[in-house]
Amino acid sequence: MRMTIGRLAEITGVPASAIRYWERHGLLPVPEREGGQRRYPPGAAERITVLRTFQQAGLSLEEIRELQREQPRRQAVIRAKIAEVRQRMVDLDHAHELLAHALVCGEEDIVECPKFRRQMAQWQAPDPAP
Amino acid sequence: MRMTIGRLAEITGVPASAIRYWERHGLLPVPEREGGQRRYPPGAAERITVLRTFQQAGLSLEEIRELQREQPRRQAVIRAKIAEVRQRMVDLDHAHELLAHALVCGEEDIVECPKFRRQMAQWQAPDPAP
DNA sequence: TTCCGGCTTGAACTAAGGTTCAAGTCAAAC
DNA sequence: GTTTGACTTGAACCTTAGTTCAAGCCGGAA
Repeated sequence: MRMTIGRLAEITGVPASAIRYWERHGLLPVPEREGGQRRYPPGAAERITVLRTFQQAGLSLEEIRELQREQPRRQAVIRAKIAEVRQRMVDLDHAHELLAHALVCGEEDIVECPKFRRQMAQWQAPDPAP
Repeated sequence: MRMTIGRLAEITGVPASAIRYWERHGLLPVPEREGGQRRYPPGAAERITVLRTFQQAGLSLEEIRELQREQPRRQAVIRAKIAEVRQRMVDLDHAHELLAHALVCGEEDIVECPKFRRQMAQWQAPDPAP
């Protein structure tokens, strides 16, 4: 069941070169060897998939490495990451709204569209007076 | 009302060096000059803020430049971007769920947590049989 | 007139996240 | 016993998105 890096790359879709890179940079445990070659236990693929999920969400490798810290410090790191992820969701939502309008907007230059500008102004002002 | 690059940088929060970079790379129109110096019209700040919003949503400068294309081609580009943004939202949501669980998970190594693995498996399988 | 702050340029540098390459090892097949 | 295919390494290279730097120009104040 223990697989080579090539097989692992194949089933995860992450290139072998990237897997070695992640290992060198402390994101993956150093695997056992057979005749000099890396051999991965079952479950290695899932680990890689989890890392990739975090990465696709915009976390840097450094941030992902921080998530694998010792318990006490970890809580704080995770809480901070959750806040960042929420902010990214807001950013994405804004971009989505702009794009959705751009699709139906007749303006020659979409960035000049007055609706865009009003929207941006609203987002800029966090609390619109109580 | 026409402002210098320094003032523009100040009010948008985007460094002057980045504004010049964006201009060189075709994301911003070349502004007029006064005594060799760039002078920006009112509205330049909003344009920059729109670009930054797209960038914060994870669009590359190249992708943002594509959005400023001529009308016919633009529709297709925008539709593709919307699809990408939606996918990024899904990715973010996954990461958010993982992080939320990580906060309460007792596992020494969060990536080894069985709940994580079940979750990943579910996301991997798009349609869970009809 | 000289000095200063803010601007100008091109070129070099940085950082992240890899990829590519050359040269070599290993095991299994032929 | 040699060839093949997949692996190994370190080093060099790549892209994106800028930043930093040196050298110089310009307009206004002292």
